[in-house]
Amino acid sequence: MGKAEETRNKLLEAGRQVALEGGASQLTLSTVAKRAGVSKGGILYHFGTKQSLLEGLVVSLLDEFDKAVQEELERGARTWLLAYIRASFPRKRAAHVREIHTLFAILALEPELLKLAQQRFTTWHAKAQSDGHDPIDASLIRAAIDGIWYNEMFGLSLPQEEIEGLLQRLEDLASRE
Amino acid sequence: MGKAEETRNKLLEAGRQVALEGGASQLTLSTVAKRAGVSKGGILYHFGTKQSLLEGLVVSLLDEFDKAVQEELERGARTWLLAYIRASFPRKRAAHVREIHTLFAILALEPELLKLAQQRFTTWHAKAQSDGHDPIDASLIRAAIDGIWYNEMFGLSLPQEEIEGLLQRLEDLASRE
DNA sequence: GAGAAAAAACCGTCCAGACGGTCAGTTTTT
DNA sequence: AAAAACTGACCGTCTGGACGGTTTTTTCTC
Repeated sequence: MGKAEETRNKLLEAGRQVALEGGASQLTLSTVAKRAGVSKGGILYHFGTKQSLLEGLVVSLLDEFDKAVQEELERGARTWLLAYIRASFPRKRAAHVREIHTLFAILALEPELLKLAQQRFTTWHAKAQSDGHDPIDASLIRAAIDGIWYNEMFGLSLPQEEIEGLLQRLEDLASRE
Repeated sequence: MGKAEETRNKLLEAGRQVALEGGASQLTLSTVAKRAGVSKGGILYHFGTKQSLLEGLVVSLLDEFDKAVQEELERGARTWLLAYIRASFPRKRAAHVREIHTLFAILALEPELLKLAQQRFTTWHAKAQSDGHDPIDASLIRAAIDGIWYNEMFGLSLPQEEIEGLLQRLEDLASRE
């Protein structure tokens, strides 16, 4: 990884942290730059505008999730939907919650970036549907996963055992042909 | 309704519109004031600070949803969970989607306001659980509803018929003892 | 109930600070 | 030595909020 790319990643990582901790209103060029240990000029060297930085953040977060689903498939998930469930709630929860909240802040800031997320969602929906499941089951499962996911973002974590039970139920639903 | 209260409501309504159309970054005192046809001094007379305005917005949105659930109960929903389902997806969809997106922008702007939402969520969860349903079913249903709800906020509306089917499935689940 | 006095509602200018972005220059890498 | 990566001072704009003044509403007095 070249030096430039390294800095770019450092900036994206800093952006996530700032969005997570301070919300959209803290997500400024100076704050992100300072957090990354880079000057404001530096941030604008890699991302010509603030919008471009936000776009970079959204894309990297979505890519990361896609990658996680792919890994679950390689790890043996029998269907895409099962992989989706598992990727959504990995063992180590912390990192994942972080991602959500970041996305949330960014999209609120720039509604135009919603388009980026919409494309992914549409793709995911299509994959869940063409997976051999009952279509309503598939929608139900994905909606439930998303609901838990979003709610955690709002800081509503159900008790761990309730979540476990719920995920088990979802896996069962997704496993029956 | 006195003149003062009328202005206050006009400001809240303007706040919703602005948040919906322009996202968090447009949600400034001047913009909201202008939209409401009020001066900046006027907005600060009713809400001493911007934070206070945002808080007013969050509370009014949450109250509105609570009221909708209550109305569904009075309209004959047999359990709280059923009322929750119906209140979440009323016949006229437009107004409802608007609410969500607004909340979203505000909470991203001020993470501290999440606490207000968290309290409601906790209450809702408790009501859904102590409703005579299987606990996992209840959680599953609520998670699914929330998922659809949030996803619509992101502009991912499933085809109308898919949503209908899904809601029917959820009502069936919620109806069996 | 007319009119004065007091209180409430609202206005719009002003300000210090922060914002996104430019740019001429410096350091680092190739 | 040239190109790429980065710096930090600077600029015009906009922000939340303060505040003195004005209008509207309510309350009081006769």
